[in-house]
Amino acid sequence: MIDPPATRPPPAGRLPNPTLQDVAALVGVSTATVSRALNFPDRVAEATRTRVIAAVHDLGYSPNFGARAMASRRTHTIGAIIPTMENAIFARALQSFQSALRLQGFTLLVAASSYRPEEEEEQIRTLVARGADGLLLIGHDRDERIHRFLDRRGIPALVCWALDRSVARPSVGFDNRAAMQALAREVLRLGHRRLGMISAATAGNDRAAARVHGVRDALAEAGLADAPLPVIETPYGIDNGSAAFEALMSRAAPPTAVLCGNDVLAVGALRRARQMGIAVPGRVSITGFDDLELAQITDPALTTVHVPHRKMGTEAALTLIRMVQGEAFATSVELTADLRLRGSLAPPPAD
Amino acid sequence: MIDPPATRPPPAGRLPNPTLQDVAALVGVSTATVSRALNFPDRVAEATRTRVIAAVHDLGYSPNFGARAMASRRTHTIGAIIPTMENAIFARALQSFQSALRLQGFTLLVAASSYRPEEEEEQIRTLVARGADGLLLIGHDRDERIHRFLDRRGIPALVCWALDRSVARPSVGFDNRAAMQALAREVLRLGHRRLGMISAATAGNDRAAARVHGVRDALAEAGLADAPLPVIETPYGIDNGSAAFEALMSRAAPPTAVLCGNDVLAVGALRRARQMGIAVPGRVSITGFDDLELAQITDPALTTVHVPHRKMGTEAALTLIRMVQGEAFATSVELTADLRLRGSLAPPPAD
DNA sequence: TTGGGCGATGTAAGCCCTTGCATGGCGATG
DNA sequence: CATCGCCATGCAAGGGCTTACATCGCCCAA
Repeated sequence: MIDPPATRPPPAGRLPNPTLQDVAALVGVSTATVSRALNFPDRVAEATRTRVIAAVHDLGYSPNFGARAMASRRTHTIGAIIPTMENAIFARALQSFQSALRLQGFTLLVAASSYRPEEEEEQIRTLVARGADGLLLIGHDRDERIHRFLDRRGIPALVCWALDRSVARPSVGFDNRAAMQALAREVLRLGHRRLGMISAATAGNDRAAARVHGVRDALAEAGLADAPLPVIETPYGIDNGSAAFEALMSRAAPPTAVLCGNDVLAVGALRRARQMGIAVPGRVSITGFDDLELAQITDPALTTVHVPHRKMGTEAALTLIRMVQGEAFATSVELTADLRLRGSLAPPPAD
Repeated sequence: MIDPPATRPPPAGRLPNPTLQDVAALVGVSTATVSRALNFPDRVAEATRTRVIAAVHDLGYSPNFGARAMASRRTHTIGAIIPTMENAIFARALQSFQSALRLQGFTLLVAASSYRPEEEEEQIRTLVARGADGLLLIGHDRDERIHRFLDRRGIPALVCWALDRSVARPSVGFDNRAAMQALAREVLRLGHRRLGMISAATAGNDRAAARVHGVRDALAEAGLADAPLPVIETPYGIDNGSAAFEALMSRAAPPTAVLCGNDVLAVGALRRARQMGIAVPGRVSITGFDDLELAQITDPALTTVHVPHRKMGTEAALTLIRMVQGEAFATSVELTADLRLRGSLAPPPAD
């Protein structure tokens, strides 16, 4: 994307920023020395360094980003494109991602794709044009062309939130499918046979798709491969969860356990169950995924899968920085997501 | 084409990004013309423009950000420093802020201060050094020096989330104090006389401080200026809300209404009330502030103050862009925050 | 005393764009 | 037919920083 420039005359009464030149002149050394004093302190005599630092402070100097980026071919900027910051899971991970980045002297450029592939692609191009040294992306589900584009530009990209062993690209995340399978296994173990699912849209969202698969895996494993598994796909949101739950329960043979693709949908389901006078977990069990705080304050508390969001953000930052710095081969990092069994899951009614 | 003496060997197997030069060479015009074709389409002959665009496409050219920033002295980048993305209110506003920014061709640089003034200051300097054209800050409570620094650099800063008529700086937000006063007034109207408050730390957080003031205002207005108002300050978090609630209720004359500085603290209070067997709103009323989704799923639903987070984000983006483009004088935008009366507030027990 | 080695510093060549000013060509006008 | 004006384009000067390479002292060893 090429945006139209707006020429602005230097506003009157405004000091030009001090430059390396100014610092050098004040100290009485060359710009090269100042630059070194700032970037490689130990390549400069101690006395010089001290004077440089004092001058920098006096002048309130800070390096010009554009010039620096141009000369060093590095921006120390990392771009992240997430579906939306409104979803707490991403906001939380992004927060720890940013903190970790900062500790290493990187800043964060963010963009949201609203779960739309074209928008994600556009954002990727924008961030690359902005000089991002590396990119954080969510999930593997995207056109191969994009990765080719990034490879050609030599820009490392790290996928987060998913860990698919069949994909060679480095990623930091957990196995959504296995985690959901573990949860579904527990549900089946308790005796449930009629399951239902409320999922986020699976198109372009491999995490959501993997979770649905996980449930199917568990069914197959229990010799129930042919059992019907009604799945309702719906956008993110409490109300959507409520509506989907009602739809599921209005079927001829309503499920005794409703597995939701995320906690927010589950909370919606829980609420509607209460409104409909359906006992949870007495008549129907409900489970979530993510383990937001939300999951602990509902009544009953929500059985869910705990995802280590913060850790994922931090790991992603460290891994991505390693990639950007070209250190060795980037290897994927697998985190574990474990079950949190709470009150919303119990054996099915005896009837 | 003759290779210029290569300073640094281009990393193996990686194409250097195409430059304006490359495009110009391919089309057979000067770089100036290409630049103009891209930035001021109508200052170039139609035929030329078409060829330039084709070449840009062929080469996959996108302008080098650093060079552009340096030559034009504008980055089309806006920085935002918020306390934390983990708090849904900020994440939500940030999301709409970013969307609005993008529509105008700006990208977002974000940083979090963790509610620490020194950290905020450091982040401000970092973002300025990164070339942010403008800054979004939360609240007015910061050292005057910082604004002087920004003014000197000619970088417009917009304050969000607060609207204090005694401060001249432009802001987009609502009157925290008046909003809380309105809520407290309602509480008093119902007959409550012993109030208690759970607040976020007020030091360096003018929103929190204003809300406490609002309650005092309401008391004074009702001729109860001398009534004791126990206020417990505690960090953000459900558990902290719970602990504070318990502390408040353990006092000699426990309050009949507990006003919380935000919904999350209120949810914690609500939960502890249930654990302690204290009926809400039967024995004690509890209120929040923000109106997160959370507020609607608790039982009873939470009476709170609705804050138009998304609208605030969008307005902030538009206002800030206007400021950056030097259009006229930046004026503050006042949004309204209104009461949402729900089940958690009722008259005090008759005893 | 002298040469070598080394650490500290200086020199200057880029990095890639934008933009004020100069140039050249062409049609309209006198 | 000569002038003028204007449009499209080219020229070239930065903009602030990094860094390869050159230089300069200075100390130590021979």
